[in-house]
Amino acid sequence: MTAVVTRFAPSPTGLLHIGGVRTALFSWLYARRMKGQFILRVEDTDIERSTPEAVKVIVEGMAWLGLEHDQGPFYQTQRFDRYKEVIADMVKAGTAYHCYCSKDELDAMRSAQQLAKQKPRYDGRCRHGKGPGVASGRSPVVRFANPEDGATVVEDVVHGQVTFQNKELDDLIIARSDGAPTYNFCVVVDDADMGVTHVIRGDDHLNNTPRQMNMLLALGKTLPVYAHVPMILGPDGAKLSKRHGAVSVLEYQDQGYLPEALLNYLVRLGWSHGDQEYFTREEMIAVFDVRDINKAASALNPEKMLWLNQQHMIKAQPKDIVPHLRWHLARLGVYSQDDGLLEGIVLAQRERAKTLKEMAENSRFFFGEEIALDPKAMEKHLTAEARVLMGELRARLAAVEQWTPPAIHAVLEGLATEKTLGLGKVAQPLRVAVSGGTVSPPIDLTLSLLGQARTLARLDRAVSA
RNA sequence: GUCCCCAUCGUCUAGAGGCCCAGGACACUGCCCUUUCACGGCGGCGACAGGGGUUCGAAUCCCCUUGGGGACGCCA
Repeated sequence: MTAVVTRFAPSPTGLLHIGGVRTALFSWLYARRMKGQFILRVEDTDIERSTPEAVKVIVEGMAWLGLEHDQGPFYQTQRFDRYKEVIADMVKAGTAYHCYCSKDELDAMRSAQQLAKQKPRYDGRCRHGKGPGVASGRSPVVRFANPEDGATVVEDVVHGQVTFQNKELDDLIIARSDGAPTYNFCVVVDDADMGVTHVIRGDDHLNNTPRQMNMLLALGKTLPVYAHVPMILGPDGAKLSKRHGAVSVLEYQDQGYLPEALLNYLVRLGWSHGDQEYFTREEMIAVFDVRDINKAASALNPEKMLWLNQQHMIKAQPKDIVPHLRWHLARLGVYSQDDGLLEGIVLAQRERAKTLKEMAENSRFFFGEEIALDPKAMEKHLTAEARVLMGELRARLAAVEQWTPPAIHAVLEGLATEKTLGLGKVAQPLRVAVSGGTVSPPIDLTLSLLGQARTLARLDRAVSA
């Protein structure tokens, strides 16, 4: 029983988005579940379109999500010597050959085939000595000599057996005329060299698989297990685009998502475990299996993602949320080293915020001296009458010795009872006075977190405003 | 066009022939809880794409249709 080795092999030609992350997650989960190895490999053979920015998002995004790799990151551009070596061997062995056809010839061939309602494919003329040959003076590309007869059957864990007729598969280019190797070939060499046992990738690669298998066979390598996972669609059911999910993963950090929540949301797209919706990282690892992956594509549901994010904020240990809250507060220019206070805020705010960003925004009033008082809230709740009441309340709160929620609550209730008012008549003006608005955690909790001095100062300001 | 894949509530899904006149979750919605906003609790709305088979019995198996998606590049 060989150890499981999976890999995530993104190409840095666009920013890593949620679709890529889900594929990475499945590979990572399976490796962890099987106590195997997870490799990160950057497929940057397209030098034209690869960007350092995209590489950065891959590395930082994976780190933020905690999808740590055991090997790599490997970069294909650093393995060109290896690829060239294999290509030379294949040409020598006759499993690959030089092709001198020009771009124009290829284009003409394709349009003719299209016209004849056929699948555009290379007809193998150079393979059979019917091509332009060396005499053309052009520098040749190298093509893989794919089997011309029979069929290739992909044994896919999620799709079952998928059969392709070899005559449908043409001789793909494995090295460009400048000698640079191409994607399908690099994948094959890398997966073999790196001992990848399970190839888990998007099902847009299902069509590439038979060719890759044939190359692997030609190289005398063993085939990995394939698992082609369905694609992720935008909320509108259309292909993921910049408009919705196709933004950098790091965007989700900015928006206030917990890495665990994002992972939990993504794992439930195309995979399930009975009716369970909430999974911690450990729970996912414990029960994930590639064999339970669905075949159909799934659309993103932003509301559910928000709901799950809140569930994670609620169910996590408050101390584990503190660093995230601190990060978001810092983005708002609020800096606090008071872990106790931050933990209290998490506890007080988590039921009323869907994201960390929202939590931070709603918690600004706990910090600083000056707060913005919402004019509408003032007008409604801090009436002349209410101000008098607040003055009375201020005096009583000033006398509280143990500044705790129960003690504060007792004062509020006492005042309300005495004046034969509902608690709301006391709490609401007070809430506006100390928080600036009409929404906050329970008022006694809010005051206790705010502290006595700050509470009194805010009351003074509000009453005289 | 050719090849390949897919098809249960609006969305994510449970369902591996009888347990299903289809269960859960998000969203929407009614009530309850409540000092605000929420969280939460209890209900409601809402789907097996269509047609043929196979079977005593089909959401589940087979075929066709329709509808989506993907691939077809000296991109990955």
